Amino acid sequence: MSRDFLEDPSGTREEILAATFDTLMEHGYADLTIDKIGDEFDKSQSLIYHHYDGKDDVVLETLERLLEEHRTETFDGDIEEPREWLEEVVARPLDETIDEQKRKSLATLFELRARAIHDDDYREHFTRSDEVFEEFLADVIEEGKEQGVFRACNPVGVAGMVITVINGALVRRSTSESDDWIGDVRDEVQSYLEKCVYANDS
Amino acid sequence: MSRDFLEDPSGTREEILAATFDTLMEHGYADLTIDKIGDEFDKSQSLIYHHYDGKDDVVLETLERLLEEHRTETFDGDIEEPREWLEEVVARPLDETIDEQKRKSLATLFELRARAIHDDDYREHFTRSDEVFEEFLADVIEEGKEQGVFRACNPVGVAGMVITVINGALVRRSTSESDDWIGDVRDEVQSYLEKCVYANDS
DNA sequence: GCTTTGTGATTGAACGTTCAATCAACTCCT
DNA sequence: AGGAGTTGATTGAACGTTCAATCACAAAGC
Repeated sequence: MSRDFLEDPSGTREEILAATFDTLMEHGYADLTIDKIGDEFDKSQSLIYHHYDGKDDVVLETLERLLEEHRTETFDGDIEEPREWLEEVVARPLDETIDEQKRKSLATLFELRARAIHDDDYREHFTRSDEVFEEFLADVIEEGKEQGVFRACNPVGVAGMVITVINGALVRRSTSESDDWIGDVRDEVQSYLEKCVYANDS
Repeated sequence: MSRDFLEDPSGTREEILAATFDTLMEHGYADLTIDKIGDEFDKSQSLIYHHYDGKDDVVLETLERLLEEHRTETFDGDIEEPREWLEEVVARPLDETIDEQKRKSLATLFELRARAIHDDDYREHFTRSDEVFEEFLADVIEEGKEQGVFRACNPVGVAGMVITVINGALVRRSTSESDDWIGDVRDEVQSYLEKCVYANDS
């Protein structure tokens, strides 16, 4: 029940997951091997098979734990200020000053997402992951409407739009050299929110 | 110089590229092997090494040709009706009735994009690919402003926003089971365009 | 308290397979 | 005759996975 099992793994099973994510960040899924995972933690590589079914089982389990952790961290408790909360959720993936470690881990998540195209287990995970995110986002927007800080809008639509923009930004940040576009897009998202979501438009 | 070298490859080199893309659509990059490419066209697998340097050389060359073809097809000639053109560009990735073949090929493109995280050659390609797209998009928006059909806005920002949304939609469509969100997001994009880009708001 | 039995964690070596890449030989065209 | 295109076989390395064998330790029996 540690707060961040990747940085402070407790027990062998969590050590394996942490080593897996580290290896993933460094080498990517295409070059992920059991040997490399084994190198990343201080026990034998073959021990992995004692605790998990195999390579994809380990990766999937890592994703599952990450989702669970993310869920409890950012979706915890009631949202009192919907507008500020939404503002922050959108700002994070569009922040140029994000630290390298966080940037890499987001890229890794996106890379694993590509697996969902041909692997049903991954597809199922990310389908659920999006649903969890979208539902919570829609709830926050609903709350904002009730508070009167958001105008009449389709909460599910706005939630979907926000997720889509975040996903798109993550893709480009992870796979493109340039960062020039980020500021402009952030402004544009701001315009969208002000004109289509927030109540008091200027 | 065929119009669509994937559907009608001329010569062995193009046959290899077409077979490569077919194999990618069927098996994905992670399970792409020279043998499988060889199975997909009617000559020997080892012939690939005669024409190309290796696996990634073939894939990169395929991407390059695809980009070139896409560029000449959709960015050809002047745009007379910027609004209709933009409308269509945005609608395509958000169209549920798209045929399976096209859907798969977009997913494949996105999957290859994930390679850009850890492979500089892919990264360079997609950086350029985005730039090409963004520049042309910005030009169209500039043209719309001059024609008076678009309002005062930042062309580069709008272009970036549109690309971001398209990328995000592609990601989710390729890696999620559900399609429910598409309609809602399409409406939301429409709202954005009407309130932030098109001149005559209702 | 001491021995026996049992259990889960851990290891290093090994197996079988897959893969990218090479190579010598053959064909066809000119 | 000679070069470009093509082939099937082959090689060596890498990989996922299995397995027999230890090790630490706790519970059970006496």
